[in-house]
Amino acid sequence: MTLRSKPKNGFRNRLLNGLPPPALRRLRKHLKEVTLSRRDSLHEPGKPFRFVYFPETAMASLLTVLKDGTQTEVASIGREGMVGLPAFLGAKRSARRAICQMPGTAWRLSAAELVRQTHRGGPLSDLLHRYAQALFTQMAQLATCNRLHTIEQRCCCWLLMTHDRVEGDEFYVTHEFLSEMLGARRSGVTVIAGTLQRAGLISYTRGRVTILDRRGLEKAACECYAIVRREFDSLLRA
Amino acid sequence: MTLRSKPKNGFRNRLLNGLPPPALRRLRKHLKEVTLSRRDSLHEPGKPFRFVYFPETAMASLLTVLKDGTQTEVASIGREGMVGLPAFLGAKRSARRAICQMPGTAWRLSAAELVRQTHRGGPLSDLLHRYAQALFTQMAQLATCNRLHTIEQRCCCWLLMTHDRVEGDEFYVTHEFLSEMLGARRSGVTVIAGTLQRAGLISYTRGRVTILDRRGLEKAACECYAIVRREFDSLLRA
DNA sequence: GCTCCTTTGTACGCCAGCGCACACAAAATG
DNA sequence: CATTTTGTGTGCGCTGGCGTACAAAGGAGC
Repeated sequence: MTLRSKPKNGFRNRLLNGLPPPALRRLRKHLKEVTLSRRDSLHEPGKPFRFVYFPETAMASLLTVLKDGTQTEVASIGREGMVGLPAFLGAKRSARRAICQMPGTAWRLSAAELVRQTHRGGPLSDLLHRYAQALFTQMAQLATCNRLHTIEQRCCCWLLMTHDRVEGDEFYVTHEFLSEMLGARRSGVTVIAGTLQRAGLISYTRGRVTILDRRGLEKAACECYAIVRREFDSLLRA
Repeated sequence: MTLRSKPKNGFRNRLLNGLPPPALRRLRKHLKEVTLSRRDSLHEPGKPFRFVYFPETAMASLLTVLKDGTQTEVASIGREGMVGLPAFLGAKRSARRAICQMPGTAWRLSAAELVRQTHRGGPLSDLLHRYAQALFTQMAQLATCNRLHTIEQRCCCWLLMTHDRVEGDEFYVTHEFLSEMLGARRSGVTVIAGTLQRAGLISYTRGRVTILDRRGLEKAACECYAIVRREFDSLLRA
C-alpha cells in the first residue's frame, strides 16, 4: 500500500508516468526540472498562473488565505498530482496559494503550453480530469473532517498523507508549521505529538518526524484518510 | 448583485444558458425536464452515475457521508451549476451523495451523453471546466470555514448562498436540516436563528425563512461567502 | 565554551459548541 | 376534536481546543 510506483518513463510523477509515449514526447521538451525549497511560493491568490508543477520528490500544499493572514491547508499535492489544476480548467489567476511543503524536485511546465496541449482533449487531459476528481474528494473530505474530527485524528491523517508522498519514513516539519496547516494552535500540536510518541506511533524531535507504526497511525486517524486514499488509488490506477 | 440572469435560450440554468446555439441544439434533444422533491437522492456514494442535472429552480447539496451515517454539506448547487461534475471528469461512480435541497425543476441528461458531447472539448466542456474551478473554490473555502469560523458566521453564509439560488426572499428549511448541513447541533441552530431574528436580519418560523436584511446578513457572515461569490461571478460571467 | 535563536514542553483560565433532556406549540392525521 | 408528528425553545453540565505566557532544551555560529 503505497503511492510510489516504478518509473516507466523515467518520471516519478504519476501523471507524467501515466502518459502514453507519443503524448509524453509532445510534452517533454516543454518540461523543465526545477528544485523547490521549503516554503517556496508556487502560486499566489489573485496572481496569474505562469507555470504548473508536476512534483517528483517535492511536495506542495494548497492554502486558503484569509484577510487576517491566517492560512490553512485545503489539499496537499505530491507525485500523484499537479500543482495548478485551475490553469488547466481555464482559470487565468490562482484563487489560492500554493507553496512547497517538502523540498525536492518537480517538472515545471508553462501554463500556456498546458492549455495548448489539452485544449482538444487527449490522454493528458483525461489524466488531469481524473486527477481533478481525486482532488475534489480530497477537499470534500477535508471540509467534513475539519468540521467533525479532533485535532489528533486530523494530525494522524496529515502525517499519513505526507508519509505517502515522501521517500522513506522520515521527514521534516515543525509543530509550528503543522499547526498552521491544520488550522490549530502550535501548543495543541505539541501535546498531540507527545501523545503519539508515547503511544509509540512516531518519534518527533525538533522537526524530525519518523513514522514508527503506520498501522497504529491509521487506527488513530479518522476514516477520512482511508476514503481519500482509496479514491486516489482507484482513479489513478489506470 | 444576484446570480439570476435573464434567460437567453429559455434556460434559467446558467451553464445551459451560456451555451452558443449550435452546441445547445446538439444537447437539447437529450435534455429532459424533471421535477425534484426535497430530499430526493440524485447520486449515492459508490453508485454509478446515470444522470447529471442542471437545476432550474431546484437546488441541490453535495454531502459527504461518514460510516456512522453523519452527513455534512460540502457544496451546494443551484442554477449556476450542474450536479454530477465528476461524471464529466471521467468518474464512473459517485464519491459523494447529492440530494435535492429545495424542490423545483432541473434538466436531466444521461451521464453517457454528457461524456460523448464533451469528449473532444467544445463550449460545454469549457463551461464545465470553469464551473469545476468555481466548485473547487467553494469547497476549499468551506474546508477553511469549517475549521475557523463560528456556527453563526457559517449559518449566515449558508443562508446567503441559498438566497442567491432561490426565487424571492423566502424559502423552507428546518433547523434540523440546516444543522445537519452545517454539521452542528439542532439546538445550536435554534439559538442562532433566535439571535438573527432578534437582530432583524431574518424571520424564521417552522421552517419558513425570510431574508429581511441581506446587507446585515452579509456583515454577520464571514468573508468566505464573499470570496466564493466573487469567484463564481468572475468565472461564470462569460 | 558561550550566545542566540529556533523549537518544544507545559500550564492556566476561558468559552463555543457538544450531548442530552425536556417542555411546548403548531401542523398534520385520523 | 383528539392524537400524533414535526418543529422550536431552553437549560445544564462537560470538554476540546483556544489565547496566552513562560521556561527549558537542542542546534548553529562565534
